[in-house]
Amino acid sequence: MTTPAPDGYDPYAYAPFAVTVDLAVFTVREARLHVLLVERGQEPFRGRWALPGGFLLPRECAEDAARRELAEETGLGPDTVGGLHLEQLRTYTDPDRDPRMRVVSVAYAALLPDLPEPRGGGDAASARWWDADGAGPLAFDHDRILADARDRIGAKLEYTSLATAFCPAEFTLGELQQVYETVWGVELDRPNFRRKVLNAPGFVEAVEGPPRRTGGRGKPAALHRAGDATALHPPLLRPPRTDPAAPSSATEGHDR
Amino acid sequence: MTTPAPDGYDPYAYAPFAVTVDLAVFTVREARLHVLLVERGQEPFRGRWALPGGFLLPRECAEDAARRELAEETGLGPDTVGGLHLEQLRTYTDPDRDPRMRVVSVAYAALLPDLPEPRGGGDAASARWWDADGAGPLAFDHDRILADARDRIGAKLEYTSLATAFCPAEFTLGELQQVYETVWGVELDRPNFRRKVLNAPGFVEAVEGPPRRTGGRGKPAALHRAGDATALHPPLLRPPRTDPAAPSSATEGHDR
DNA sequence: CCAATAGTGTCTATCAGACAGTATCGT
DNA sequence: ACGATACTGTCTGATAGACACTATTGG
Repeated sequence: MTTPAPDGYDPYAYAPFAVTVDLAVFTVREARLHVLLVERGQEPFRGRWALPGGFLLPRECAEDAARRELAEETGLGPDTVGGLHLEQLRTYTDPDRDPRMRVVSVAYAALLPDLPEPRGGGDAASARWWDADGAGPLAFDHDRILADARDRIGAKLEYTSLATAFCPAEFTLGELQQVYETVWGVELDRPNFRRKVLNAPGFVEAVEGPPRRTGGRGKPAALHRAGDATALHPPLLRPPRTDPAAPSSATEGHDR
Repeated sequence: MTTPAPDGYDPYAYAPFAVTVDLAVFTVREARLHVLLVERGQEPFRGRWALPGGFLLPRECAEDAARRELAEETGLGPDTVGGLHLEQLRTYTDPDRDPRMRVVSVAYAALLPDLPEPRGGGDAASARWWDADGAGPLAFDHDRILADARDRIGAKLEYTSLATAFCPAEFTLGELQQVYETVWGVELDRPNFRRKVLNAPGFVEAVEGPPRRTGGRGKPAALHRAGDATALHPPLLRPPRTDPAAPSSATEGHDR
């Protein structure tokens, strides 16, 4: 047994690793789930698309690194990036996940309201929103990270108020429902959705001013903002898939 | 911005980190949640108790390292350790979490049926089960890791079949209920618990042979084993805390 | 007018909690 | 017999899905 003991190690007894963050940044755009990707300019995987990410600085925690990288890739201001929902997903440690060296990557998921295309100086030059279903094979193990991220987001919509992170500060219940329908890939009954959302304390609160906003033609909708609850009681359970062709898969063949 | 670019880095452009795993190993023993701790023999935190853990080997993924460390700390055979439930919790990256050097730690939770005290050669000499409520201040940020682990385990009991990992291969529904009651700190109605467990497809399956086992006096219970489901449909929701000392529902006087 | 979206009300099958009652063990 | 634990059945209030209906906008 040659493991360095947890106690009393010296700085040369451990194997050094590089540590990075990888970001699965999602938005809902035109009723489709989109993910932010960057095109790789170097080998390996030159020309392939990848999740944005980068190295931790010597005295930086992973979440700070994630926010910094996100700001660099999207061109968003630090105010926007500082306030958004960032959730640690899991850490990928396969020794061969990067062919060049030993890299351990902490994956984060971020949820944004629909935004204009990333305008970018610098790193952001090659950043683009992709339909999450159409994102081809990605570099490294990023297909797996992306799939894990989608699973996690879908699950968290059930029992947290996470969905509001996809919406602007003020939103209609129709927009919120659109988020659920898009992420879950199902259609929901509007009256029932409305009832469940309003019955979950602290999920949303009505915006007082009677100003309303229209999404085109039709009756304008009342505006809401996110409440202060993070957990949903009762949860908003995903309807059981009536889809007959789903053997409850590992890799979800999603298309439409 | 002076971040090394994600592409085209050379081996000297990144900061090296040490990477460890930390393990929150739980069991249910005498209706109390217990956690496995080891006593530290060196500074810092000499004499304090800590979660077991250790460094990743140069070509080892985190989960393998977790199993290896667990085997070393508990003296369990590789067969036992190889099959048990190990769940990655999250990764802790605060630059100051270890006063000596930069250490990033991937935390795992493991669930064991009640076992004899860890007998140990080597590292396991100082390992002990502690009541999870009575575990004093731990070394490093392990109090936080332990708290996060308890939260996660409690939440996962609701919508996964995780609870069976606390039970031996064959168990009674009373033992399973005991797991829920202990982790959640509540009492459950037995008939209703039974109905919900049996109604969740794949959660448990009855053991055919009519052999039964007794926990003392009283009617012997039918044995079950874990089914093949990992997710629970419908979930086994935790009863709302009737605890009057709850800060309660935010700001909402909630009706409609 | 019609199409489209927002919002309300209601009916009903199902489900969760509560709990009474029965069965089978050790002492 | 008795206490203790396992198991079954039932009653009732709450809930979720389905869906009919009204309201308010643009064209």
